Amino acid sequence: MCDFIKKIEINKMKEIPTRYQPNDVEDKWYAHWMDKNYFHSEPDDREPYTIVIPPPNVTGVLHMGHMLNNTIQDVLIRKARLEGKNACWVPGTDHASIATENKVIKMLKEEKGIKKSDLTREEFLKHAWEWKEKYGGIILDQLKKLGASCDWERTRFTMEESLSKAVTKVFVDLYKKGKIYRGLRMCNWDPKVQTVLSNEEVEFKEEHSKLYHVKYRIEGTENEWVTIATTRPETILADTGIAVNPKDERYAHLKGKNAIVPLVNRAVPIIFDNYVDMEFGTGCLKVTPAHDTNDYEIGKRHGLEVIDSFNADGTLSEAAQFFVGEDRFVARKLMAAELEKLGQLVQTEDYQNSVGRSERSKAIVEPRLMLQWWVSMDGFAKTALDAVKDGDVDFFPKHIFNMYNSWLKEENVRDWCISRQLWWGHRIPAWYYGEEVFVAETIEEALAEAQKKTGNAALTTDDLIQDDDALDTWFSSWLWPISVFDGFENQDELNYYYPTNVLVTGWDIMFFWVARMIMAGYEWSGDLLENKPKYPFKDVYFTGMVRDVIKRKMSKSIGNSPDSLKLIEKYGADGVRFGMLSSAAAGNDIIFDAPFIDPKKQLAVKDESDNCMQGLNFANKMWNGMRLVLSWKIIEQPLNEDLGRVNALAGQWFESLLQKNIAALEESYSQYRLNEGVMGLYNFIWGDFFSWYLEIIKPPYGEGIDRKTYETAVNFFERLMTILHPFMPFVTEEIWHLLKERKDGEDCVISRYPTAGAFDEKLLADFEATKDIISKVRDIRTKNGLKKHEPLKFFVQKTDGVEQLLSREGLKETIIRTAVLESIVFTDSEPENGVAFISGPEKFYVIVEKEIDVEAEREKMTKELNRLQGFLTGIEKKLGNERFVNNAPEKVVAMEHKKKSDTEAKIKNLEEALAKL
RNA sequence: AGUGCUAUAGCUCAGUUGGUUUAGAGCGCUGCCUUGACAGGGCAGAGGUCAUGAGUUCGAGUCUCAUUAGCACUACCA
Repeated sequence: MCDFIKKIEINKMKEIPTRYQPNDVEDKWYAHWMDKNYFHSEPDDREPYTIVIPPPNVTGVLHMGHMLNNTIQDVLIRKARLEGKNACWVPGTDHASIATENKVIKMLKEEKGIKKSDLTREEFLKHAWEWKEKYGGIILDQLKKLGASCDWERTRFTMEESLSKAVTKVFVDLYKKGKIYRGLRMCNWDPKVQTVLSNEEVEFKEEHSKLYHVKYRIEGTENEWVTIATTRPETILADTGIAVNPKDERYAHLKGKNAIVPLVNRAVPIIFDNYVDMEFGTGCLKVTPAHDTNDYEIGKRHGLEVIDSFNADGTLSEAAQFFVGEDRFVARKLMAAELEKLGQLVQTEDYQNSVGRSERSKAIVEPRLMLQWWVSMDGFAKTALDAVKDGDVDFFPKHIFNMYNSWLKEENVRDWCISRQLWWGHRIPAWYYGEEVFVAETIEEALAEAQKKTGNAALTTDDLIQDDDALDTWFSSWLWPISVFDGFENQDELNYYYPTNVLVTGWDIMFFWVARMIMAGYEWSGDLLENKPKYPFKDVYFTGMVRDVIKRKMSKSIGNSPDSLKLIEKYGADGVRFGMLSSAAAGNDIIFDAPFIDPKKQLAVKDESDNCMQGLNFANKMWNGMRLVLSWKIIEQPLNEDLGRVNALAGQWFESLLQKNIAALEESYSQYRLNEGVMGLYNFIWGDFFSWYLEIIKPPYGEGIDRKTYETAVNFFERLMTILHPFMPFVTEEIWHLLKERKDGEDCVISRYPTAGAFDEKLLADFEATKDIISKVRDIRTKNGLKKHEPLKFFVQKTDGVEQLLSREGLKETIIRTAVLESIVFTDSEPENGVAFISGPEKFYVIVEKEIDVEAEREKMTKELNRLQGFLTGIEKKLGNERFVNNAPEKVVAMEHKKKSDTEAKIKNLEEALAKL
């Protein structure tokens, strides 16, 4: 690298290509940062800044959501690092039990022809671990491409030993506290994967189906019937009741009677329950307690029998008596046909209802009565709710709290089902001896308890049977902010890093994960740490969902997600980061333009993005700005006085503006308004630094620049690279090194982040006025076809205001030089051949020794005059309104008066100029 | 069905407690401009009844209510 820099020193410009090429640069710097171990953190006496990554699934590949989420985290962690904090970003993955188990089963079937049922638990897990070792790290490598500055030495996995121990420990702890229990409940059963799911893992969607009207004969009658409506005729075989509303006159006479269930000919009671909606269908409901959550409740109220007519895989069981062994959907058709044959199918109608599917396997979820493990939300819910309500944890954006609240409030929250009928995951630390269950961290402890409880000292571990089920993955993820620091084992690191500063995640896992981490934080961190806040993170920044141009969520199944790595290849990681961030308004969903519809071709263009292109263009602009600066030859003797004053003023102005921008950026950071931050920098660097500052100090072609101005410019450039670094780490590091020779270890990634200082508002305002004057001269120049470098005669209508403005040291010279004027002359009269313009309230003239396009000038001035007059009318109306003058604050009224006089001055100037034409 | 969020230029968004311009930015679009950093560039321009309707106020993009549309969450759908 040093050789490279030396070469540039010898002949700077010729060595540097005119286009910025990100790919090589990015790999080079990432390797360098890793080599220097800059991302690694050890506790020390600095202030910590900690983020734990939302662990992606170990099966995952980098998608747009990850890119956005991790770019944001990287921006925050890099900023903290630049500020001299001990920045620690802990990466890792979770074991994703359902997703991974599915993948492994599929792989075994396709590649090795093995069924899960052919394997023992141990054999299966061996395959699963092999699979994990082979594919499990992919997403983490992809994050490196994005520039993520994680502390890779700290990479954790939810199933490694220490984190698994933590899971066991908290399970036992909660069980002993009575917060975990085993209970028979209606669960969401996934017949494909054959596991229960938590409510959060079931997706409900409207689907087309059929509503079957079926009549049941009343017992003891020949031809009296009740008609029910059902979408699931196959469950008729497990009916144990018929329910009607107690107020329903139509069925009042059926009190105490039974109905006969078709096919099985079972007599079931007709019961009266308020749950039944008289308006719906026939007002008559079949009750199948084993296969419907509500029916189960009704059954419980009326003491109905529970008949489970399904097997675990969704086929009909012996208890169904008919269609045994047939799949539930096949049985549905067979049942309908059979009912038709019997003449009991009154009608079928098309119907739309919402159907719950497994989030992972997409199988239709079957309500099933099962004995499962649960975490009681009593207490937990309130803790999590209060943490945010009381301001321990702050949500960004704030309004997300509404959703959080509606989930956690007492009347809505439901206990958390944590057992899963899977092998891949943490096995439940519960052992059975007959009907007794013993929950302990090890089998030996369980045995000791069993011996004590039974009074049978002869019991051995062989007599105990461990629960087959594994725990919900989130039951390990909720410990993440503690467990990644091995906090349950020892608190050395936890004490330093906990609580973490911010969590960056999508709102879609607010309940799965965020709420539960807060619960876990309050439940255990107090026991582990003294005198520390209990919350796991101070702030939560919820990112939006990444959507495509027509607002669909990006997903694998639609295929509307661009290939992240291809985007990085095309635009550079910096370009992609810029593209993502600039479209990511805090809290809103992100409409990302890749793939986008090409307006000309009307075709979807894959893996292209104007947003990312903007980022690449920005990098290129900076690259060329750097080339410009490097091309300047430094001369040691001072320049002429005018030029000296121009450069000095430009330096003062830009310094002030830099301070102002640093302060504004800080404000954006504090609200996590990163798109505002990055766009502000974009406009500041491109618009002010390159288009104004460098243009002003740029020496005439072939001439040199004085050392002081050169060094000031390089210093500005350097500071800009530091403040931009968190957003675009690679290009800033590259430019940082090319700008001047650096010592070993003097890298942008660890440079010093500037704190905002004072800035001179008057100077900034004066300079804005200056820029406006220069722009307007340039405009007149191009409109009248005047040459770029031909000095123009220039007059100013003399007023106190403009005299004061132009008296600022270097300002007049700046205008003369930058607008290319002969001189600036004050005047009281209209000069000949003058094209007038108004800037602020002041009037200026550019002498054009040419035919002026009078018509065009007149049109332009008239248009402006009309606008101003309309504006003035508005102000006058306001000031003419007594109630306004009397009621509005004095300040506001004074402002209107000033607006009025300013506008009147402008109008006067314009009218004069117009008359002169 | 209930609740929440959103609605400002072709697109993505700003617009901070109502008063500093009859609304701003970036991208896109249109026109012009290539001998010295950059066409991945420069300059200029067009484009908005601030979703609709009412209200509060001296004054509403900003506050209130209703309506409509989109998105989401929750519940139910026999």
